[in-house]
Formats: sequence, C-alpha cells, structure tokens
Amino acid sequence: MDKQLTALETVFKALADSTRLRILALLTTGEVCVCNVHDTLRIPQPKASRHLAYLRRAGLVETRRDGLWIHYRLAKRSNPVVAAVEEAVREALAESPAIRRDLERLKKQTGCEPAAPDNTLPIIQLTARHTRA
Amino acid sequence: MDKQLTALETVFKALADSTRLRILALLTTGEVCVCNVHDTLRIPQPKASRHLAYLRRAGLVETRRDGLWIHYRLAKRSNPVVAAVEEAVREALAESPAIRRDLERLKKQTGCEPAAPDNTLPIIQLTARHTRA
DNA sequence: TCCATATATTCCCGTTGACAAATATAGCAC
DNA sequence: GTGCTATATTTGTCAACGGGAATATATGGA
Repeated sequence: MDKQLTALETVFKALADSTRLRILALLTTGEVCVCNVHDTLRIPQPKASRHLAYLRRAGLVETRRDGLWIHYRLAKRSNPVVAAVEEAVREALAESPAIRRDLERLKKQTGCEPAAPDNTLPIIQLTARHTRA
Repeated sequence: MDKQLTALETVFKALADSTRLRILALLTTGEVCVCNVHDTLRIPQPKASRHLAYLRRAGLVETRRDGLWIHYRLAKRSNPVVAAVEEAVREALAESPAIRRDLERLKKQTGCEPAAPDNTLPIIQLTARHTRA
C-alpha cells in the first residue's frame, strides 16, 4: 500500500465518526479549546479529549498550549488531494442540523462563526475563546 | 444524530479501508464484475465479495446480475454533498501508484479505462467485461 | 440430474475502536 | 508546598471489522 493510499485511508478513518465530524465542524471557525468542544457538543470531557487525540494522531489537527488551555486548530494540509476532500466535507457538514446547533452554541459562547465557504485555509485565531476563564 | 451527519459517517466508514478504495477506483471505469475485482486487485474472491457487500450496504454501489456474473457499478448519489466528497476522492485515488497498477491490469483484462475527470456521473457500461467467459 | 463456474456466507480469531468511569498529569494561584 | 482547573490517560467492557479457510448458494450447460 503506497503513501497516497495510506494517507487517504488514515483521513477517512478519522472522518468516520460523527463526534469527530462535529469537532471538525467547530474547528472550521478557528481555534477551539477542549472546554469549548465538550461544552458545545455536550459530551464528557474525556470523550472530547480522546477524539481530539485521534484527530491529532491522524494529522488533521494541531495544538497550541496557552496556560491551562490547549487550543486545537485544523492542520495545514500537505496533500492537495486530501485538502480537496476536506473542503467537500466542510461544505457537507454545513448541511447537518446537529452541526448547525453546535455552531450556534459555539457562537453564543465565543462569538465565533464559520469562515466564508471559499476560504479553504484554516483560520488561526490567536485570541483566547474559552468562556471559563 | 441527524440524517446528514449519519450519511456522512456511513460514507466515510465505507471509504476507510484501502481495499474498498481500490475497488471504488476500479468502478470509476464503469461496471466491473467480482471476478475482475479479485483478479485485478489480486485478492481472494471472498475478500472481494465481502468488501463489495459492505459497499452495497453503505449504498455506494449497485449491482446487476447477468447470468453467472454480478456486475457492480457506482450508485448514483442522491446527496449532492456526498457526491462532492466522492468526486474529490476520485481525483485523490488517481494519485496512488497501487491504484494506477490496478487500473493498468483492469485495462489489460477488459480494455476499460477511467472516464474523464470531469465526468461525475457513474458510467453504466452494459457490455460484459469479464475475461473468464 | 450432475457438474462446473461465479458469487456469497459462515466460522474463528485477532485487532481496533467507542464508551463510561475513574484516575493521572500539567499549569496556575496562593 | 496546597489547592484548583484544564486536559490527558488508563481501565474494563463491548461491538464492529478484517483476514483466511472452508462451505454454501445460484446459475447455466451437458
């Protein structure tokens, strides 16, 4: 199995879980910390952490520590074809009512919204967005 | 979990296996029967059959019986966002050396090649293509 | 009917992954 | 140091999945 095929398989395994899809939808709005993920999606903290770790192992997200908080963001894609898949996913996710509700809750908590659909690069937002500080 | 989200999860689960990705790449050339799948991919027949069944359960492929042979083809996508994902996948698959080799072998056996990249509809090819008759 | 071919399914086994609950680690404030 | 908060990891359990090998089913032909 060559690198291209392995890379695709890895990406699709990472996408093959609804919790991770919801997390990725949140991340299209910019950086999000773990507390906002588990508050917004209403899932237990260990569950958020576990899926975020999975996404990081798969290379789809990157982290930045800021004191107590760890901010997750979409990783810059090295593989252009993978990027195309992700762009299609991003548009598809916007169609899900569950994800719309997640994004509404995130907006209430942090004031952040998804970027314009044609903006394919992850938005790196350096202002802190957690609401628990 | 709503319908959109469930649909995406189902599709990604189906795509999250390299054997199935290779099969889907074959199917971009049109209808293929099981014998051509397992000959071309050089995998045991039960393995080909099992993964084809998985793809059918997931709604990604459809079948047509023709005597002893069962021809598989890509299903027409009802969901446009899923179709966009699949189109991105189609282009990504063309980058894999393993898949290029699979397609070469298929071409040797049946004379069929992938369609033009901008042809997003599955090609329904009604001529028999198996080489064992 | 019997045989041959194409395809599907079953059985067994090992691995992965998802979950909840509990526990551990890391950084900050005091 | 002690506490407090945010995050990560471990534990145990369970279901899903992948693989090979063997077997079953279905169709067509002599």
